[in-house]
Amino acid sequence: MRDVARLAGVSPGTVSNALNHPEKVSPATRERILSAISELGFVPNDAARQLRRGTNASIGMIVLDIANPFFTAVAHGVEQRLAEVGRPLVLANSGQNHEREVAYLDLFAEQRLSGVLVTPAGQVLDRLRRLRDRGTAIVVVDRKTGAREFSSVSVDDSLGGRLATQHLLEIGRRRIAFIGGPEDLSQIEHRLGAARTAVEEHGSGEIVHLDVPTLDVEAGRTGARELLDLPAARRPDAIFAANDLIALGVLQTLTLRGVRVPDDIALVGYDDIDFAAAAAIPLTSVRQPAVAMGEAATTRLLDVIADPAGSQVEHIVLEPELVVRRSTVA
Amino acid sequence: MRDVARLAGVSPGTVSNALNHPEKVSPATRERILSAISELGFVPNDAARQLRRGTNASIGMIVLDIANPFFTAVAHGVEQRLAEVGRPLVLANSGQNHEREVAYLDLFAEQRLSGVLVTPAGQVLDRLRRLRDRGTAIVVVDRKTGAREFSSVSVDDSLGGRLATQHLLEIGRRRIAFIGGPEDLSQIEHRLGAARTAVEEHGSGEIVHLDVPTLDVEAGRTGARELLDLPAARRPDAIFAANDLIALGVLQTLTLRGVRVPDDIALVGYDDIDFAAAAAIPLTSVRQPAVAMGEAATTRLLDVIADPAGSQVEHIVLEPELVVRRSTVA
DNA sequence: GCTCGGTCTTAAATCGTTTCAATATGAGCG
DNA sequence: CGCTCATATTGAAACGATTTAAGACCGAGC
Repeated sequence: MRDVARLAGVSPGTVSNALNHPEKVSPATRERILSAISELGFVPNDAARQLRRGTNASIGMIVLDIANPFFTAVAHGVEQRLAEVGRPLVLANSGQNHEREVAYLDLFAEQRLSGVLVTPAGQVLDRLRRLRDRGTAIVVVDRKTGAREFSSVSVDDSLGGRLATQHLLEIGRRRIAFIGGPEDLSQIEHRLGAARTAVEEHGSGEIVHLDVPTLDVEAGRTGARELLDLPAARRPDAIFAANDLIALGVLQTLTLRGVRVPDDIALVGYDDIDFAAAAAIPLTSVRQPAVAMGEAATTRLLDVIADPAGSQVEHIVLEPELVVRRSTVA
Repeated sequence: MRDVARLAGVSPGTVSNALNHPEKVSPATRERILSAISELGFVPNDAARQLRRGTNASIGMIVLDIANPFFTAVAHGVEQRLAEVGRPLVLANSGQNHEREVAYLDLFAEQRLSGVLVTPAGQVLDRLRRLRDRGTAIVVVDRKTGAREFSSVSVDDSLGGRLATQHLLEIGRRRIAFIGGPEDLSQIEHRLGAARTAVEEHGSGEIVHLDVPTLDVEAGRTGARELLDLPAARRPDAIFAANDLIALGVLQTLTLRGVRVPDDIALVGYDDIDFAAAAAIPLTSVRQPAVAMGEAATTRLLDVIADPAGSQVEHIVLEPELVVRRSTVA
């Protein structure tokens, strides 16, 4: 910057003003400075700026699994909203790994980010508190876990579970299998709980829970195999998968075994990722407004940043929506 | 840090040494300093450290489309390799948008990142040069576009195109349709070119190119519809899709129209994303070693960072591999 | 001709670390 | 006991921007 100042024949302070407070500098001087900058290829040093200003404009985001289209959709919403206000996004992937999550949170703390969006994988309340106490705004995404003290944005899992189940009952299915787990995951708990309630309210029908350890395609395959091996009388006529990855695995196994979807077994997924609509037999799915969730979380975060003291904790709950496709009605 | 020094009864310089050069500090002092740090909850300010050190340990990565599983797989490889050396990754998504790509490159320049991995979306050679001249290492991923002067890692598209085509010919198919575009994309050009060569070499058979503007699921749907509307005599008995997203769209349309895969039409995709193996009829696909590509690019980048002058430009070309599944052989 | 008010510009202090030359400490040795 | 040498610690100077109070300049008004 000193070089720029020298070339333009002004002091470093004026160069800074030209860049950050253009109204304080006469147009002629400003012009001279700008051309000196481009001539020298000067690029301001962000570290120095941050050090002096005391804040970092960037926003950090820690997602659970970057390979899951649901999370990339959320990230997309975040990115979009941030682009509007010109703040950069630093995206990090914890991969459900607590250690990596902690490492990233520590990194963000050192970087003095102005805000962090996080879907916690492990026990990180203390670290989040410390971050917050040091002036970083926090919003929890897609979780409400114990974090009553932080604003959050999530989707109503009970409603989602109910919508899917009522739909299956309405199209005449009575033996519903729910594939997903583990049950201590709040999402699973709520979706399955609401499904059970819906069956009870309906009066007829039954629901069985097929517990699987993970929420991926392979879990869907093994789950489906297990169901197909049941004696015909106990075989379900509908499957409610805890997410679309599982549903895709189920669909694959059913197809390979020659079971007709939806004729023999109807199938409902959850999330409505792009690949649900792209499946050979397009999946009926409970759509989570992922992009909207990212946007809402970002808006909330920006509010907290703007007024850390004034803004109080807020839990935004978005509504899912059932998207009916060929996997339940031909 | 001053507070920590005061509490531990030492000077700030010693606190810094305790953190960065532990061997220079006596164990007793170090112990005292560490406990002072945790008592005060001190977190070093990254901006100040960077300013003084003059470098930023972080690595930046700009991907073309974060919603495409292929790129998240590459990012995964990068992340994994970086975790080994303890460097953080800053992930950015250009979304094929030149302006956003430029904005991120400028941001990375201001941040003085030590290295950047980029899959260029637009014309950014000049900016990459400027970055490099300012001391940031650059490696181009999945492209070789005009960037002879930067190290790159890519996959042999000609080989991929040949493998897919030879396979289709070997299983007796003769009328092959290639769906993908635009042809001025080097990837498309090479895959299609090699497919044509393979057909020629084989002596019998023909290949037609169905140009589509994008490389997504919808392109596959419309492409397939177009082919199915052809008079029976001109209908292909095999489809080679430029990527798996297109192949999934094709598979969906074929399934809905009652065309049997592979009996009536065999289908080959490209990339071998996770969803290819997860399709109702598992897709035969040309596997791009995405994770390996991320790892190789990172290793190369770290080498350039370690020795910017000594290391010369290197173009690493990985080999794709044909993964045969049910969409071509029952 | 002098003062006043406003606009531009400058110089110096500052942000929180790291680094390095200089100093303090202490052990070992003749 | 004095000297040397190695080790541990200190203090001050950077790093490169932003900010703020002070100063320079200029035309206007009396």
